[in-house]
Amino acid sequence: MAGMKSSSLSAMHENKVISFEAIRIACRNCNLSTLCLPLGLTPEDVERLDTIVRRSRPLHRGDYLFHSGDRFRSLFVVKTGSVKTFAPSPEGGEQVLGFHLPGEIIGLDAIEHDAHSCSAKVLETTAICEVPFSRFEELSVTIPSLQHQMYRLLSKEIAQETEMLLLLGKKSAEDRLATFLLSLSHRLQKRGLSPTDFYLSMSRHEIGNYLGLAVETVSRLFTRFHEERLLVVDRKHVRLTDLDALEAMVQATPLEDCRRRLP
Amino acid sequence: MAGMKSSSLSAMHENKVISFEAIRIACRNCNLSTLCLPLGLTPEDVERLDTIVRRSRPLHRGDYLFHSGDRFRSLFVVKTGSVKTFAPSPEGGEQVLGFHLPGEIIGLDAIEHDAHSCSAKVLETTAICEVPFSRFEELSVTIPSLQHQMYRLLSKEIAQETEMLLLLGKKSAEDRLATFLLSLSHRLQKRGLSPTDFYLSMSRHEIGNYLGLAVETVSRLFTRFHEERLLVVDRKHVRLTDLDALEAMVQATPLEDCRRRLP
DNA sequence: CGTACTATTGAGCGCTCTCAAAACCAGTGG
DNA sequence: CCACTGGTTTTGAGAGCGCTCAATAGTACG
Repeated sequence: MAGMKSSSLSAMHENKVISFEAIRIACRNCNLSTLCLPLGLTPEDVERLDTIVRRSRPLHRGDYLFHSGDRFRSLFVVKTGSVKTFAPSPEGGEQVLGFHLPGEIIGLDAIEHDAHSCSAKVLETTAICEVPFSRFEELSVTIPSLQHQMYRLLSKEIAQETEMLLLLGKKSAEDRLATFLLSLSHRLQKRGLSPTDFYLSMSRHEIGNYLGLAVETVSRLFTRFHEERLLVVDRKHVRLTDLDALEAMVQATPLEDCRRRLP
Repeated sequence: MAGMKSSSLSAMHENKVISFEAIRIACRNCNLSTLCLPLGLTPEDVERLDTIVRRSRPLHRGDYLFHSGDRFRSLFVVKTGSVKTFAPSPEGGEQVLGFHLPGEIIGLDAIEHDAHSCSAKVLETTAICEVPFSRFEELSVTIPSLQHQMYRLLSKEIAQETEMLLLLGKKSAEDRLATFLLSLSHRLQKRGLSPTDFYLSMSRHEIGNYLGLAVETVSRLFTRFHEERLLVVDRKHVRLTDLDALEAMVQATPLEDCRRRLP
């Protein structure tokens, strides 16, 4: 009830909201919310976009979307589930580059060389949409706002990586895990999922690898956070019980406490 | 003489090279080589691109291209000199995000929010070209190959940041400085400048901040590299005397020696 | 030629990694 | 149902890399 009330209220604020909502729903159906959500695409444009999208049957844990070195053909949008991207090395080691949740796009780094420089592996049963890039590009030539949206999307990816760069460069192990958990929280919330209660589809090993920490350190931190009543952790299930404290922990060490000021 | 010979030889290999060369020269004049170099833009397109570019008078050490929070209006291309970008914090601390050499573009991360999230400060006397983004976007709608090039450019930026992410996440202080020096070397070489002999326009402080290291560590590493005959360093001038050894140092620790293998 | 800043060098400490082992969990077959 | 096995997670003890603090040397600039 409360939900209906607030949504009808917000719809009354602006005319735009109504058509926007329609697009949002259309996009959700075609799993392209990430591409068209923040944008004034017309329903017709959305439909055209929809025609080039390929939906695949559900993938399972361990399946690959693509391997490092593969020719770049498509962007992939996560519909449900989760995917990790990683740079494999000849000897079997690997560097985890990211975890991708519903609504997020994979493959943006491959456009330049026309080949994937990382691999993408499914972490749990996952639904994916495939967007053939050449067809997308043709489309974006005829739809200026789609082009603009694509620029924004790529720019956003850059800004996000910059954030991550900052994280790995300066922050303590504690800050890294807190930031990681808050990042998951915020991203899940954006998709209407619980920001405090979620399932970690990746192993401690993968978290550590991603954050530049040893497995043991990650494990110890989970234990400590639990003791400090910041969260309840059981196996792969996490419930954040004190978001404010986590935020404070991250905010408290922006740059000055970890690195001396520049002249 | 040797230079003439090799360039005329390469021109004979493919017809494309000739027009390509013409474009390259045209681009060098308008400082847009980064934007149009790797691409089949027609001379007419280059000219159209040229009309929207604004050249500014030389900037001097300490000048700002933009401040964090400024409205995003233009991309900036470094013609000569160098620029650092950094995220300032209220208390006066800052996080160096990158150093930008001739031919490189600044501001790609600001497209999404339509505002700059970092500041850009000139490190030495520097010539800059300004590309108003809205006009560029209009142009890229009418020139599909320009759009493609922009996608590639943004994608490249993402891939580069991923590399950096890998560096900060796992590698030792030694690897970080070696990677940093090699990165400068390669980027200078791409612009036809000496890959072994160059001037560090940034302070040790800024290098350390960028690489996630303390100033003292950076200083000690320079001393050690000097002792190990990897380079000759005098104040801000560096000459890399053993590129192979530096490359080997970085290659030797791709991922496996710094972090345990994933299962 | 002093002043302020930047860079170097040294000593000690803390965070996080490494090594090692135990606890726990999931799946398999007796 | 339970022992067995491979994998993941947790916990403990010790070591090393890089940070911090502190002092000195070198450089730019008025």
